[in-house]
Amino acid sequence: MKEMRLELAAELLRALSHPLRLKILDFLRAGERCVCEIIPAVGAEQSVVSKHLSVLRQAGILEARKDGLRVLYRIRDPAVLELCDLAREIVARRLGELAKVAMSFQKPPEE
Amino acid sequence: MKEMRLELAAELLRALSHPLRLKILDFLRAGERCVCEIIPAVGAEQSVVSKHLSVLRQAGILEARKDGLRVLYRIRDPAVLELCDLAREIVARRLGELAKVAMSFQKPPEE
DNA sequence: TTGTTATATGACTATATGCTAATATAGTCA
DNA sequence: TGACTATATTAGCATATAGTCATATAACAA
Repeated sequence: MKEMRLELAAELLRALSHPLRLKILDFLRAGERCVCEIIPAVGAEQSVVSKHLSVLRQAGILEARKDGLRVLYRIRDPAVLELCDLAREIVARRLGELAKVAMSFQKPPEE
Repeated sequence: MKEMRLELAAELLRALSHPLRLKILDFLRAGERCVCEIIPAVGAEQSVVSKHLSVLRQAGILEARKDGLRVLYRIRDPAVLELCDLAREIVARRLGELAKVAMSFQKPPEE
């Protein structure tokens, strides 16, 4: 059903809608990384990172693999990175427009 | 700052992460529409639709314009539609893979 | 076995979300 | 003005989320 697809798409977006999770995904852009690398890279508490990784894994965005004591995570579908990038482009463009408006107040257009 | 951008991107994604909101955006794909058209199109309570519209407006995704008694909404940046479409492609691909796996259980590959 | 390290999980608290039902606002018409 | 219509807002409730801190698990080493 179509409703089902919308639900799933919404869940995917929900899983992506946290700055730390976006940061984690950005770090994993370069490939598989272990939790002990992710923690310093994103600068958050171990339990916090672990929980966000679990959210991303349950959403099917990340895949985990054990290697001895470590756990390595990787992005399952690179298209989610496109999605993140698109979100960032949108807000960047928005900020650009905002800056233009702000400038026009600073130095009003002569006319 | 970069942190700020991540926050904003996360907020954007958060605003998109609800099936009804995705449905509203899909309906607005065709252009500006009034609330009285959106309500039957998405099949939800008036107050519910109004609240979701308010979420989308506050997130800067929609813009509202009054016309007499009616309020017309439109999508500010069409790129958000690309974003929604990408999310749906991702889940569609995922469902496709799942179906393949399910099939392989039904009729295991001879080998 | 004991100790140590890496990661995950659980209890708790605070805050946010979403729904329903009722009410408020604002524009229009008679 | 008063009645009517379209939309927004509010209150109340249930549930979800995110953070902190403590503890559990699992793999390894001695």
